[in-house]
Amino acid sequence: MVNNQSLPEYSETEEKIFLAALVEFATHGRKGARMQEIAAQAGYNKALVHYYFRSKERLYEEVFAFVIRRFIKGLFDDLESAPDFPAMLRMLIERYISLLDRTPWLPKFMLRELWEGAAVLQDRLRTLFPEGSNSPPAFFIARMDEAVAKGVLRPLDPVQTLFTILGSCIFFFAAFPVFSAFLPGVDKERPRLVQERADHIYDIIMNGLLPREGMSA
Amino acid sequence: MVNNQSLPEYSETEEKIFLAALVEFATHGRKGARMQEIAAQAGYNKALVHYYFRSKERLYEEVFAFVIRRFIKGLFDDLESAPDFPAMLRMLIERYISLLDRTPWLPKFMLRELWEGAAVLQDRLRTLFPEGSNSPPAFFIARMDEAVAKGVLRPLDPVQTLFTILGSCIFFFAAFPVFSAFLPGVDKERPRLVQERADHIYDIIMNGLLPREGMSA
DNA sequence: GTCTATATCTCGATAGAC
DNA sequence: GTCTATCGAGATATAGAC
Repeated sequence: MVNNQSLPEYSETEEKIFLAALVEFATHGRKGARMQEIAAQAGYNKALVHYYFRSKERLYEEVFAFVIRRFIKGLFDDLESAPDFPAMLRMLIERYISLLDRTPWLPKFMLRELWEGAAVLQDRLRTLFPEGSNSPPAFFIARMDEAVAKGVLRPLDPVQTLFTILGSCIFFFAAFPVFSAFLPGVDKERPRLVQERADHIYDIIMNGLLPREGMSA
Repeated sequence: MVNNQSLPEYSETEEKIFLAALVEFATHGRKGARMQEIAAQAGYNKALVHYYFRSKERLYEEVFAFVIRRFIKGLFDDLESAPDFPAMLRMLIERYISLLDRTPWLPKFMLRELWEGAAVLQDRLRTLFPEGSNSPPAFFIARMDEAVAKGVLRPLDPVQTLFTILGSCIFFFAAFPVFSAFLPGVDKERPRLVQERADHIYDIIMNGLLPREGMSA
């Protein structure tokens, strides 16, 4: 469920607690999470959780810091290596879908935190990328601007496009269950839909971006 | 902030409490919401909230019933009147963007409810649309299948496409604040981005769906 | 380090004055 | 109808034994 590499340097006990906390916070949110449940899932008792992490608030902070690193890294890391815009787009989409498929609690975590205390999240991100100019989204936008200038792409707004791409990836994983209610039977198709999701997004977006013959701009 | 028409028949006081509850539940979820905070935002005290709505659970139920009506109605209502697929797509996107812009708490509320008690939400939706076949998403899918069969559109999976469209609309409103952290200055551009959002989505999606000359299928 | 027992606090809910 | 005061459940946090 959770890939342990890149966890902070923890003892085995600490790690068990940390992972249990991750699941509990993702499921029930900052306030809704219960220390009792975290302790039980880790195989210990409440007192020990406090022994290692002091307070619920501190524990949450640690978990959140980890999630944010994972999120950022998984999302945009190493995008510079793509030779051109289409390759970068392909890479971005494939990574994101794969990340979300492996860690479906990620968007819940981020969105929840965002809604409950956007200011905190914003501060953290600003700390990670002090110069807005070198942030991963800024990199995507610069690359797309370039491609548009060369005429490789139609002149669409890169910021809008980035929202469209990320939304296409995330929403599927965040909202799939509602659709099961609307569309009986779609449940069984989930594995196929997940598997084909990256191809679909790349296909529709790339075709949406490419110029058409016989059209100006 | 909240468009009052179609609210239940409330006294002024009840309405203030109801609206404060709406925001509080959207921000902090069913469990995370605090009666104290609802009372304060409405300009009263906890006791009065209980006087009118009996319990937190009942209050939530009322708010939830309202939100679900608003959501369903606002999202897909009257889509049948569109003469062809492009018109339907345009209608769907414009409505959704407009709805989200006016009621930014809507996606928060729905997604939270989804995460915290998917079964309940699914039951309610199934009650509203007992025949899966006549649900609004099913209608969209049938229309798109038709357009694909006629060769008006490329043969893309309608379910995937629907996720892509809805994600493109929702994600912007759900996640905008994170981007302010990544992209300093984008805050000030929000009004323009919102205003152009529907055009952008229609443009990129429709271009992604239309066949290209000189390509088979 | 890990446990049991308990103190402290937060929050939903009610009682009762006005 | 609206308020203050308070009760009681349930959760966080700590004390102290082992």
